[in-house]
Amino acid sequence: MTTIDKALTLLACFSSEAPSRKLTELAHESGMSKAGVFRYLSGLTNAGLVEQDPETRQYRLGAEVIRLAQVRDNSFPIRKWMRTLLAQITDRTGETCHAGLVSQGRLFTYMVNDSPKSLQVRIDPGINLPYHATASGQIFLAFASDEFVNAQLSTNLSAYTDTTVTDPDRIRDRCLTFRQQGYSMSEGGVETDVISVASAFFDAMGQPAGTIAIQAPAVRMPAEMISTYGLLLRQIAVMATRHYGGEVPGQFPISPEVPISPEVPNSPGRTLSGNTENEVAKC
Amino acid sequence: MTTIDKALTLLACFSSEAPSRKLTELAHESGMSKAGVFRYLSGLTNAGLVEQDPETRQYRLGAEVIRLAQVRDNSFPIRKWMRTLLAQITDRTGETCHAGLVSQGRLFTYMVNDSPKSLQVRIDPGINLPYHATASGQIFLAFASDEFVNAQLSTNLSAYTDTTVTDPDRIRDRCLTFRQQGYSMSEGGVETDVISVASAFFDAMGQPAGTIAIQAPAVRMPAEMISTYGLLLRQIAVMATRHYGGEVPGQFPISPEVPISPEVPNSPGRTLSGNTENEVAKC
DNA sequence: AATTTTCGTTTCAATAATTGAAATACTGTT
DNA sequence: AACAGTATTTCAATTATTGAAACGAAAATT
Repeated sequence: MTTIDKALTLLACFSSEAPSRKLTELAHESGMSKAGVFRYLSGLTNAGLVEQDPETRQYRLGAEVIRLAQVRDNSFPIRKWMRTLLAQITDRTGETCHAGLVSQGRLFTYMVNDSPKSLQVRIDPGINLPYHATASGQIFLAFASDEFVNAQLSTNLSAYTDTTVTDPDRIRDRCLTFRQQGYSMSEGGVETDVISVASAFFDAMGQPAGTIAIQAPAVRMPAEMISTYGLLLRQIAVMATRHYGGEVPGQFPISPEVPISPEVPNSPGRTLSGNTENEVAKC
Repeated sequence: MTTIDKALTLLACFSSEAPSRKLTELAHESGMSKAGVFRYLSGLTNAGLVEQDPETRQYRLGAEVIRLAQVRDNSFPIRKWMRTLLAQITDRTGETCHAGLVSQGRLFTYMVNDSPKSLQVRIDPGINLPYHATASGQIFLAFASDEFVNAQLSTNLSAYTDTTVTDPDRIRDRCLTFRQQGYSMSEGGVETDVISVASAFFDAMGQPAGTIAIQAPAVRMPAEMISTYGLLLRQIAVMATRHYGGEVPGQFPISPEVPISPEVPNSPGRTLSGNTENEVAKC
């Protein structure tokens, strides 16, 4: 393992769940010496990737990462078309939806589009989506390589609710079904009374690159709606794959004939709260 | 210079102007050996910060940078309040505005809010703002440290138009005025027939952290409007400093008594084009 | 179609950097 | 004032980094 690898390992320690970390904490988590971690963080700080809170002396990600993200987005503009796809989903379903992206083996919420309804599922961009407990994670596993699936399912699968499926074999079974369907479903995997439906989009090598999902209160999700939404997401995901410049794998069921979301009940019923700001800042 | 510094130097080579680079190019630009650059890029690729286009074999920033940016934004949420501030500016002036952020000595457009008018100035997020040729850059210099100013003004100051001020001494003079005013103005610095007005916000140490600017066609910017907009931006910038957790330096003229944007002519005149999507995706 | 040029990747021994334990400085607390 | 927890710095042993040159592959040119 090179010095660079070790230094950059530290970056992966920062997540939305733990956005600022103490040096000792990082040393312990990464299994490296305090002195080493200090030197690495200094290097990262020089590059602006990390900065230290002058008061608490805790380390957090620096401003350079947002510059880099803008650059990345200008050269590989996912944001642009994803916004449109998510808007379509919320328009047609009236529910909160999100796009997940995978990076370094971790799936995280990339973009969120809130439901206009007052009873809605709250989710923020940039948070981690556990593979075993979310619809997004499971549809991802359904199309991921065996070794990836094994790696994920051999970690500690925490039970977020008492309905979270934590048995690896059961998860494998579910993924098999999801692969045939082209979409997944999770009920109360992370939070009770929330049902989530998801599909996946793929990269140029046919590997899953990200997910698109709907999350709604369980009371608004009878069985027939789940399959309706699933088919919708499956189609939107195919569009996402195209935009991404990817290749839908053979196993993925494509059915272009199916009309997109035929007669979804519960017309959007938009709130007008968003209208005070009709300008959308680009960033 | 440590290995990490050298590796991370490469990240700074990626910009919106040159989002994907060839290895040899990077080696030449950074002055490092091809072999070294290759190894560094491999390390960065392992961490997901960089990825290689399988076809062109060119390197570009990877998906991990956008995850990191989301995390950064969750721990230090500039985006949230900046969106509101920019919206206020566009609401009151009807003009395109943007926020610039500094990272690693480079000022870049962080967020852009487009004018609803049909004749508008186009600017994208994530592009570099040259210090000598933009209103944002000059107000930044006006409050930056002497050594920073000297460093910037001793580089090659390219003339983007025939009205770009490239004489260091003249720029210093202008910055002096801008510091007293609390806002800057640039006419045709980067593009002809565009006038830009800007103010700056500050970090906890009273150092300039970023800028807030309006850009408009010169025909819509008579002299009195420039000062009106300047005062507006100055006030918005003070609010930005507060949100940022910063400290306005003593030299900065604060005048809370001045009514915000008293009677701006040209009522916004919003286009309705944005209304088809009234949901704003969070990202 | 053959040749040349360019570019990315690998190799290898000399070299210069990294390494972690321990000492020190710093901050806030009992 | 002593303590506890944390962030830095130091230093000699060690280990990884280094760049020139060779290699292979793909474009560009003839």
